[in-house]
Amino acid sequence: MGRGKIEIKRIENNTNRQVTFCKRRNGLLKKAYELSVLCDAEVALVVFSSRGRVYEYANNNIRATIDRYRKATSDVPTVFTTQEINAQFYQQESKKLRQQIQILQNSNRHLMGEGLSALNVKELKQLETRLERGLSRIRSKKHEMILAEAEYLQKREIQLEQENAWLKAKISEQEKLQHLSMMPPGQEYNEAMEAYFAQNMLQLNMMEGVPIYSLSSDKKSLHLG
Amino acid sequence: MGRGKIEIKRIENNTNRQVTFCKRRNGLLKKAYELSVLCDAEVALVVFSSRGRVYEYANNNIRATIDRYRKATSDVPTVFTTQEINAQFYQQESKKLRQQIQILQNSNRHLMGEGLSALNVKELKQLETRLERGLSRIRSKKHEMILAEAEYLQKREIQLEQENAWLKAKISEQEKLQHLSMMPPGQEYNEAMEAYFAQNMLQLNMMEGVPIYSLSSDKKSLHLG
DNA sequence: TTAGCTATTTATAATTA
DNA sequence: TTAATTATAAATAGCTA
Repeated sequence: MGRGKIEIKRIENNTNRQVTFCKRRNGLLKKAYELSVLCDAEVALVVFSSRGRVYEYANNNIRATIDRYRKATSDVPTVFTTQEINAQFYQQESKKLRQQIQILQNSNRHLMGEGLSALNVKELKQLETRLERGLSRIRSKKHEMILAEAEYLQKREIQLEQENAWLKAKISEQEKLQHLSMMPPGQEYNEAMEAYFAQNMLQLNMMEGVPIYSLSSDKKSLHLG
Repeated sequence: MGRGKIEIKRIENNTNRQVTFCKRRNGLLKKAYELSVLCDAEVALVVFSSRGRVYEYANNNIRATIDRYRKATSDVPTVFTTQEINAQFYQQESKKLRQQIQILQNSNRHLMGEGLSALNVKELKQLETRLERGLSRIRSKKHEMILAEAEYLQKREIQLEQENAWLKAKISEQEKLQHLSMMPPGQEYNEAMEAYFAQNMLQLNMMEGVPIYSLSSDKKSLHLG
């Protein structure tokens, strides 16, 4: 399976051997994994490269599998210790959990519209209905949140406007007082106001998905994406 | 690599799993062999079938390879027994797996439009997009399957009509022959035909989701749910 | 190097006998 | 059943960047 056919014998070119090792090692690990999942088999695989690096795959604990292999291939009948029973218990637990994960992952993939080949028309319809229901729930929730945000902003606006009015009143009062005593400080007031507005606009633009127009007049006019 | 694509998940059909195990096990052993020869690697492979049968491959002595593996990977001096290590491993594994299940369940619930309170508007939007994409994939798949079914039914209809015509011709021919020799057997023919049609309608009504009208004239006129 | 990219070969899923 | 036979998917050998 490649551009050309090769004989199964040691690849003499060093680089080539290295590259092929890497590719085929990955292929082998993948196939070991697939076998274990598809056929519910217990697999342990150990590979030493010619330079002595270790690579391994095991769907369960590799030592446990090796142990099982030892027992299976020795003709001495097995006596179980407490620890062994313990280990077996957790091993079974892990197995069950892994199966559950498989199921969940599948379900997830189906909900994302992947891996649908195994489903028939009826199942696809059920899936569709479920997704539609989910989608509508998500949309309601989103709208609800946006509305809540908008409501909050409305209140905040009113509050700020009032505060503003109050501050303006206070300042003009102060100005009056200052007019009576010294030079008018109007210039500074204007600069401060401009800086304040600039900052405000920046914050509003950063708000994700909330239209910044028409909040004050009518909630119903909001476009809720 | 086969007539169809398969998902990597436990094959539920028992026979199928058995057959696939046999094929893939051989494939895996072959690939292990090829890797060891081509790349001068030391390989040990142990496979337990779900029924507990052992299969193994090693280019060298498998126990020697396992021993080498033990030495290469044991940074912990062996204070613990293998079983203890196993128990510990699986305990940890269980914990991790349970966490993963939590995550998957969450994701699933979100996709079903449940447990959304923890999400913000942005996350809800992402979720919405994902669901929309999934939904459209599911719908295409469904439509594709329904179209295939319809196409099949069209062909089948034509085939049956032809068969029908042929049978009618044959029968009328027989009738002619019988007219010449004895009593006309028309009554029996009608009864047989009626029984046949009744059975056919039953089968058609049992077909889920496939409209049984307008198949012969124009595929595009189908209502695809 | 090392990581992609195809033209092929190989593996195998579905099907048939 | 199980063993062959395809049609198709997957792996990968030799390239290329």
